Parts: sequence; C-alpha cells; structure tokens
Amino acid sequence: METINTRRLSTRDIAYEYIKGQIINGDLVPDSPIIEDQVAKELSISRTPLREALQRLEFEGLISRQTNGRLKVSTISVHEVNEIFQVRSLLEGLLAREATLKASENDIKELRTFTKLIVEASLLDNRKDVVRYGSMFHNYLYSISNNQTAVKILLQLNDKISRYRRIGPIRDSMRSKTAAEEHQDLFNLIEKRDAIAVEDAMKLHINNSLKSAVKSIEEYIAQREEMEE
Amino acid sequence: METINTRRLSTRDIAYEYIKGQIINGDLVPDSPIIEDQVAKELSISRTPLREALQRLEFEGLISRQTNGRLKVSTISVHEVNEIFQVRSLLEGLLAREATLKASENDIKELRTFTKLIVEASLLDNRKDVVRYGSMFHNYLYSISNNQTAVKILLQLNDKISRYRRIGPIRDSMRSKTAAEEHQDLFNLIEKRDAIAVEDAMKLHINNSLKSAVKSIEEYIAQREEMEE
DNA sequence: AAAAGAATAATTGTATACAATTATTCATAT
DNA sequence: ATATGAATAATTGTATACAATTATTCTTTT
Repeated sequence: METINTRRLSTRDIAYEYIKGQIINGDLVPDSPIIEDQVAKELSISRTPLREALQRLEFEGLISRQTNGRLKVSTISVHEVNEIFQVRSLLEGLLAREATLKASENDIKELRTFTKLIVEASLLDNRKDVVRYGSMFHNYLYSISNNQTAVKILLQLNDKISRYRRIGPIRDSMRSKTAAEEHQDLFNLIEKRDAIAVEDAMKLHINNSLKSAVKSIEEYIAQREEMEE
Repeated sequence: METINTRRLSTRDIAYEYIKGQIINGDLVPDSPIIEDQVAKELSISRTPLREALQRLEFEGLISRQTNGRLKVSTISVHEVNEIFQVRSLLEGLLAREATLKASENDIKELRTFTKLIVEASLLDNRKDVVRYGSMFHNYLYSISNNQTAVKILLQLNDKISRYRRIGPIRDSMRSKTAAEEHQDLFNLIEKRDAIAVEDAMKLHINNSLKSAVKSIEEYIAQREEMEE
C-alpha cells in the first residue's frame, strides 16, 4: 500500500503561516511590536515553537530584531525596494531564460492560458486579477526553470514586497495595461524559443514595475505618517 | 559616557558559529547525522537554543531535514553547484558594477593592495593565500556596493560552497594563476571606472571558477564513495 | 519640577520535563 | 530462515519553569 507523505503540520509551521499571513495581508502593520507571550496566548501555543516561527520570519526579513532584543514587524525603505528589484530583475531574467530552453509544448500551452487571463483582466480593468494571474505566470516559469536556489530567493523577496502592493486608483490602471502587454510580449518570445530576448524582456518588465512599487511604498509611508499626527 | 553596544553573544549564536565552523572546515562531513541531544551535551547547553541554531543552519542550507524529521549535514550536488554559480555570477556582477560607481579614492587604494597580495601569492604558488586574499577583494567590493540584500544572499551561497574548496595539487595551480590575472584585470577596469566592463569581467571570472569548483566537488564525492567500500 | 536611583514589572533567553513520533529489538508464527 | 507484530529505546516536538535582561514606576534628593 502506498502511504502518502502527509506529515502533520507542526505547531511551529502553523504559527509561521499564520503570522506571515497577518503581515502580508496587513493585519500586522510595519513597526508593530511582537510580544512572544501575547502571540503565544493568542494562538494557544507555547513560546517554544512560536520562537522558532518568529526566527524564521526574522531570517526572511518580515520581522526584525531591535537593538534591545524586542521584535517588530519590518518596515521597508525605498532604498531596500530598489535593492530588491535589482536582484529580482537579474534572477527573474535568469529563470525566464532557463524556462524558455526547458519548456515543453504543454508548458507553452499553460503559459498561453495565463497570458490570456492576464490580458482579459486588464481589459476589464480588474487590476487585482492582473496581479493574481501575473504571479501565476511567473510562478509557472519558476517551476520549469530548474533552479531551486534562485527560486527560493525570489519567493522570499516576493513576500517582502507583496504586502506593499497596494492597488491604487488611476496610475495603476495604466501599469496594469502595460504589464499585460509585457506579459504578452514575454509569451510571444518564449513561444519563439528566443531565450536571450526573453531574459532581456523579463529584466525590463521587472524594472518597469519598480517605479510602480516605489510609488506604492512612498504612498504607504506618507499615509502612515499622516495617521500618526 | 559612551557605551559600546557589545551585546553578549547568546548561547544560540555560539552554537550556531561552532557548528557552522565544523561543517565548513570539514569536521562534520556531508550526510553526518545530527542528534540534538548529543550536540547539546557536547556543547554543554540545552536543546532550546541549540534547536534555534540548527534551524538557522537548515535555513541557510548547511544542514537539511530528512523526511523522517532527523537532521543531517547537507550534501551538495553538481547540479546545485551550477545553480549557485549562476546566481553568484549575476549578483557578484551587480555588486562589482555598483561598487565601481561608488568607490572612493581610498577604496581604490585598498583594492590595489588586495590585488597586489593576490598576484604575489600566485607567483609564489601559494594557492591558499590566493583564495584568502581573493575573498578579501570580493568582500571589500560587497562592503562598498551598498546592496545589503544581494550581499546577504552571496554570503550564504559562499558558505555553502567554501567547504568544498579543496586546494588540489596540479590543476589548481593553473587556476590560481588565471584567477590572479582576472583579479588584476578587474582592478584595472575598476580603476578606470568602467562599470559595465567590470560587471562583465566579474561574471566571466565567476563562471571560470565554476569549472574548478565542479571538479573539486566531483573529486570530493568520488573520494567519499571510495572510502565507503 | 527635574534628575537620579531603587524597586517593580514586563519581556526575552535558557533549561528541564513531558508528549509524540520514529527506529530498533525481540519474540512469535509461518 | 523470514516475515509480522509487540515491546522498547531513541529522537524530535512542545510546554512549563526559571534566569537574565530591559523597561517602567515610584521614591528620594536637589
């Protein structure tokens, strides 16, 4: 008989997923203090596995330790966003190139579907779906790229910026449209198996989204400063 | 009065540094099992901080968890070395380019010193020193590059491969010589402030060292298989 | 009132005890 | 002898207790 390896989720992992979710979806805002005892009670678990979960989040940069030893939810600076996008640009380019070389006919079909969904969502001005299907497109490339080292890094970086991906009103409507076009271009080049061109196009695509991300974060920061007064 | 922030090293961090050192210098060979109780007794500490240290090492890829929950010292595969060098090549290129743009006159002077030390060591056929001063050269570039995100990733990747950097006999003598030349070239381009050329030269430099690293690891694996018989 | 210091409280760090899981040994049946 | 299963041992996972550190409050002094 085959036993599927369904390894019960540990207390630590439950805590990790829960807190990470809270940070990414905004329930826990930047600079919020994190008190181990409080969180432990909230989750009805002991501090031991909680601390392990928090340590992991600290490694990944979602929370950070202050000089006095206390933890808080990390903020992000414009400088850091720039750093992250520089790295993302290179690694996404790498993975896109590798994926182009390795993609099967079926992979192409899948990517065509995602591209179609992205374009349709952008025509309906549904920016949330543009982001959603965009992520799927990228993640699919990750999965066929065969470079786990780069993928692991990218997933972490993506977590760090995703919570700032505010879906603003007018400006982002434009970005949605061009992002959709860029995905269409990317797909066409992948289909043509032009790996070098795909790499360049992907790097450009990421760099274009940088500006939008920086604006989001500047708005986020400004908004929070307003609230403090 | 000024108090320097010298924050006593925690038990966890001591354990982390100790075990990491053992893995990197080869006292703990790949695939060695790691039993929490044993290590805790060896270090005369409790399992709580030890587990946190182990978790960090796991995160960094130096140890890995098997499906049964037990930990072991990670092995590295030729495939993974290739992955790592692909990423390193891009990130080292990025940092070298940024460093070239940001380097002060004093930075240039420091780099010149490292370059001289590398070349001298290679002339004396002192490969260990070539590696040592080479690392210093790279680390110095990291420090002036102003991209902490990329630096953090690179330091981790470097840890993963450094323990396989066997200083073999004949072949590596050649590699030392060319590596020294490459550093000299890199320095000349940095001095000329040709950031684009520096990036390309650095990417090439890393890619050249890949072949040598793969050979080291293949030898390492072959050697261990021999011992098993 | 402001500053300094002692006392107290809050929080993190570590050790130990217990629970759950996985591996090993040993007995038994085929 | 080999396979099966129960009993035991080894190991990891979690909770609790205590120690060390940092923050806060309260008193005292100027």
